[in-house]
Amino acid sequence: MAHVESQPADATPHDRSCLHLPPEMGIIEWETYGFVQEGYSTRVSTLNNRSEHRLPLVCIVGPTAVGKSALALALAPSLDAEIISADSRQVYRRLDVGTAKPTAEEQRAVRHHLIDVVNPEDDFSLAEFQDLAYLAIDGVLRRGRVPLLVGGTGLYVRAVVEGMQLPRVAPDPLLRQSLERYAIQHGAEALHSRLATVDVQAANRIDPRNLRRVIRALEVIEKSGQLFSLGSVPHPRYDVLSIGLTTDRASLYQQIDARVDWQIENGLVEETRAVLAQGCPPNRPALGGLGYREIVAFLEDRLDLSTAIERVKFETHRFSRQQYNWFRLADPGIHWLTPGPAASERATALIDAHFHNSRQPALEVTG
RNA sequence: GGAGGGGUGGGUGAGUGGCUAAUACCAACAGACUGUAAAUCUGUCGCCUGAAAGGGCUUCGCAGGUUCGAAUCCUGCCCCCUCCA
Repeated sequence: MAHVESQPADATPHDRSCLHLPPEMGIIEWETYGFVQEGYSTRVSTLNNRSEHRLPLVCIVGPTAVGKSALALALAPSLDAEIISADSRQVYRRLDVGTAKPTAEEQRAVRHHLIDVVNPEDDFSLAEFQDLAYLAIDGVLRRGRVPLLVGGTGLYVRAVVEGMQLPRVAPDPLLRQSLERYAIQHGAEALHSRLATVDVQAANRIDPRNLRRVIRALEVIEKSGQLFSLGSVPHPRYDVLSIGLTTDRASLYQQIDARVDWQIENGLVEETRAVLAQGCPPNRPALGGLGYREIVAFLEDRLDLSTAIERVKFETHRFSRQQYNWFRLADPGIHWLTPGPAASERATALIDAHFHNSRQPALEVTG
């Protein structure tokens, strides 16, 4: 319910009558909404690691199809920035239209990172993302330019922004299988109590029914000999300015629908077919993404095209809502803007204020 | 006109006399999240009240009836579907 209708820049608590005005651009002051909620305190400032001793990083977050990429693209030239994508789908090669990947021209105009880094049939992981993102960001800084982390994958953004300490334990398919078998035979609870005997803290944090996570915890412990619950202390590396992009739900849904229609008209079906033809099994994470999975169902004759399309839209609506679990309107660490021409001005102002007020201008920092 | 089937909470759909404010699934809402994250998982979900345990009220097409007790049985009515004329 904590949903913000698009608001004019100067909306104040006394001036809520302007809700119906055309989506004016401007900053949404989270304080005006007064919906900092119970239980929220632990997450406050999640995306705001201010420190003048850290390297600068500008971050643009928000739900799908709000216009993050457009804003980043608009901002990049004047900022002298390069874009680091924090998108769990755009990392896959050949998944272009379905992931709304920046076009070739756009990528030529502004340098992008973490796009097209693995094949669709390959595995990809959070840790891999973090490594590559650190590498990319540090490279950008070394070039004396501004890193712009842009994306809607909350966990990925958080891994970089917060500096999560990820256990360096690669997945072990065999171990996973055997643990899974154990769970099937003895129940998920049994596996969970097995975890409890080795790592109580981890067991307390993970729901017994969430098999996948119970298994990962056991895997980490088994392979590294260390507790899973260790390493939960973050090591932030950057001085982050977070900008969020949001609109009212109706507009967002409209934008999503328009994007899906565009994707269909521009070869989503063909793209999916091609990726399948090139040997990527349909059950790979890459093809399990929104859009692709429905089109796969269509290609396998389990769905007709129009219901497939409808479902993509619907599921994407839902997904966009879930993204607000990671990027909260009430998070004072995020400066929320509504998309539009004025947004990039606001963003520039915010960035200037944040970094140029600190002792070291962003551009002077070298890695 | 005749024969049969059916109307259940936002949707689909269980339930055939008390254990039922009503299984399950979906949607909705809220939330968790450290190597699949566009994943995985959780909570709430008639109304009022309570911090909670709980309490109160109104629900299973409509109106009556049987019964200590009815979504469940009986009667009438309304509506929907299938089949035969």
